[in-house]
Amino acid sequence: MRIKQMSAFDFFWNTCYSIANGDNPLAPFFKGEIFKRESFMLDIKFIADNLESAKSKLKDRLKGLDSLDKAAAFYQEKREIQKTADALRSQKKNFAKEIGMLKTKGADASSFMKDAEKLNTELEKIEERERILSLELEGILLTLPNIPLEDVPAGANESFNKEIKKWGESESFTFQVLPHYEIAEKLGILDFERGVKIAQSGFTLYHGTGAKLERALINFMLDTHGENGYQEKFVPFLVRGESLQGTGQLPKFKEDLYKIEGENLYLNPTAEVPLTNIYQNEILNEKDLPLYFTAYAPSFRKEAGSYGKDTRGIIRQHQFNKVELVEFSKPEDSEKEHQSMLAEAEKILQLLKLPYRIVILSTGDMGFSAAKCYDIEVWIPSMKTYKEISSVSNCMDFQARRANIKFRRESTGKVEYLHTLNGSGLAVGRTMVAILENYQREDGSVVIPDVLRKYMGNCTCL
RNA sequence: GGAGAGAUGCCCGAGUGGUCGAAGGGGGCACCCUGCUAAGGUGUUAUACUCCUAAAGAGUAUCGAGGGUUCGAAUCCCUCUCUCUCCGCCA
Repeated sequence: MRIKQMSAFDFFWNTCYSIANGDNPLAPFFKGEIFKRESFMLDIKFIADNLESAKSKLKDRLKGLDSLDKAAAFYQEKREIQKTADALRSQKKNFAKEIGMLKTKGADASSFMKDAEKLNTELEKIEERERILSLELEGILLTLPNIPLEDVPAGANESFNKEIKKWGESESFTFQVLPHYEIAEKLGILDFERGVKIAQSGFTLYHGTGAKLERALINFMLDTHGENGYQEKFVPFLVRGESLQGTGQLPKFKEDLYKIEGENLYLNPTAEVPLTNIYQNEILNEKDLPLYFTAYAPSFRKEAGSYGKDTRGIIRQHQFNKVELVEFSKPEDSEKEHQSMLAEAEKILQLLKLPYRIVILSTGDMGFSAAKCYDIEVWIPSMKTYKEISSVSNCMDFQARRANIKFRRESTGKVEYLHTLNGSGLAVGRTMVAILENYQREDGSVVIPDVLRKYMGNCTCL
């Protein structure tokens, strides 16, 4: 069901509010694009009513907690202002009606018109303040990360993450294991030099069976999720700013995004963005929930700030393939659904027989939009460590608020924000790394996992 | 890229300065009528914010968006965005 195209659908907040740039009191909040949206991100009512608890919940996720105080203060003032402004507007309407009636009768309305003018000058001042308060408030709220769920381990960084599960045995190799990039170069399937020549470092050219393996993995993942009830989608790879704001990448993480010059379009950093924004500004029927979607999309990230990390090989690339899982669920089901989405992502690794573990991320290590997040980490023999291959998040109503996605509950007839979940199922490039390394043999060949063979023309090894 | 048309509520569609949150129709919902069905009748039918303990209710805003003119704008002016059609180009 398509609802009316809302303001939010179309425009730059900052062009709408053409306050002169120079002396704009809101300058601090206008560094990035902010798109107008009727609703707020975190529930400002909740923050205002539970200021101290909100602060303690966000303390590992936010540098300056005073932004919460500010937001609460702006909100209080905004409410006061709105009361006065509404009263004045009401009066203004009455004047106009009165004048209209008098004029149609041909009577004199000049004294009313004077009163109305006087009222207007007063109202203008108040409305200016009202507008500033809304902007300031929205500016802050857009930069606040989601509030973690109770059972998320508290802590400022990844050292507080907790391993909750281990699956599979890593093979005990009787020879010197090679890192994936050496295996791949020997096999002639990954070409780093030419990737750089064509594009830049962080982009890799795949040859022959390597290219085919990548495609096999994508098809295998999509088919598996499809069989398990996830509807397959094929999505636009360019997304508009509003969509990125909806899922939480904007306005805060602009520097990690590739933007099309002169356009309000970005290369999508994850298929979560197009998938979740399918229902941007819509109200769904309760009976349609939950909805399970899966899509393949290349993901583009500048990886600003991660220079020097994982520089060799294809662990960290500016362009990588990913099969994504996204779900829209009723609020009361999202925690349960989170578990099953995690299981869905695990299934891929189990079918590929790749050893992995699951960690629950601490409050400080979670992504911006997540209220709770599990990372699945696959065993990388050459690094003798587990490496993230999937991140499965419950965003609760955080993205739904930002993207304005609701459903109508049948029992009450009321609209509510729904919950969104997303997970990688899985990162394809890293899956390739895991296969190359875990399935490598002493002679430099690589065994193809059983489940992939039918996608590879029944080849058994690379 | 060139030319043109358009954007109104769940859908269609009227409305060119005055009591319009918006006629009319369709659809949905509720009730009535009918032996059942069909037909018919009556009513209802958005979202957000604020006030209110809650319910009920009230106020305000919203006719693509922003700005302007005016006592008063869906209606007039400016800017922007989006959609559609034709031509050109192109997988």
